Amino acid sequence: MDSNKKFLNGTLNTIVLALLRENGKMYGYEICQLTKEKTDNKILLTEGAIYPTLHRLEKDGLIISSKEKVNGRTRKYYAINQSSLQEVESQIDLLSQFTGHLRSLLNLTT
Amino acid sequence: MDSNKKFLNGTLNTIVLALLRENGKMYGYEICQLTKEKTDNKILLTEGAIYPTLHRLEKDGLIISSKEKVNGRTRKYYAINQSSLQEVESQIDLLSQFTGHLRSLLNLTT
DNA sequence: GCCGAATACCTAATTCTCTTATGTATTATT
DNA sequence: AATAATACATAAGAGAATTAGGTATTCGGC
Repeated sequence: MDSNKKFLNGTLNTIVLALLRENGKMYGYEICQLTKEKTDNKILLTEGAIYPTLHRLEKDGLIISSKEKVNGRTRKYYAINQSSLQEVESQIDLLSQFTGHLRSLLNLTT
Repeated sequence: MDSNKKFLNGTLNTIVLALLRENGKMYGYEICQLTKEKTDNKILLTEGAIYPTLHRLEKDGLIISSKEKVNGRTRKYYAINQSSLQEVESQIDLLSQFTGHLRSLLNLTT
């Protein structure tokens, strides 16, 4: 059914980077919701995956966090670390190439 | 560089199934070589990954093996288990959908 | 006013796949 | 004769996601 889960491994890092680059800044919960909506419930990011990923990317210096209180709830926003922008672009490009190669290797058209 | 490695996780199963479905029967080493050629050295399958994968798929009943001696070397050919064909098609279809969703989510065009 | 759903964060134990490193054996190339 | 290529295999370790749990606030229905 929603077994897209098993394909996610390895790509989550780059999904997050790509969404942040496109949307400026986002918080964890928002990333999950947006992904869910944009893929028609097909790619479901779990909180147990997204938060460790965000922490990892921040530790690696690729993104930067800032807390904001909105409607009494604390949101932790993340944005691309501009000094790592090149590295980020490069990683996104690699994923793009990978999916391209994969689709041609497997003659996928969908 | 060839960091496509980190994207492979989870998709290897399905890559193997798709190649076997398309090519009738193949052996492990051949799958590695073909993948390397078809992706211009971008997707490199290692033997430590491919052989356990083939064993797993056979254990799960999705593929069937048969040994052949060619030029003094033993090849272990694998082919899709026809009674599992539907399951195999379904898995390939899922990967196809996943990469499609991924590319649209990330606005990938390459 | 209460209660469940939604929002929003977090972490730990376990599972699973891949990497890295080895090992064996035969044939082709230089 | 030595090295590369072919062809299989497995084991230890790393790393990421799943599963499952926890906290806390706000919104919506009744």
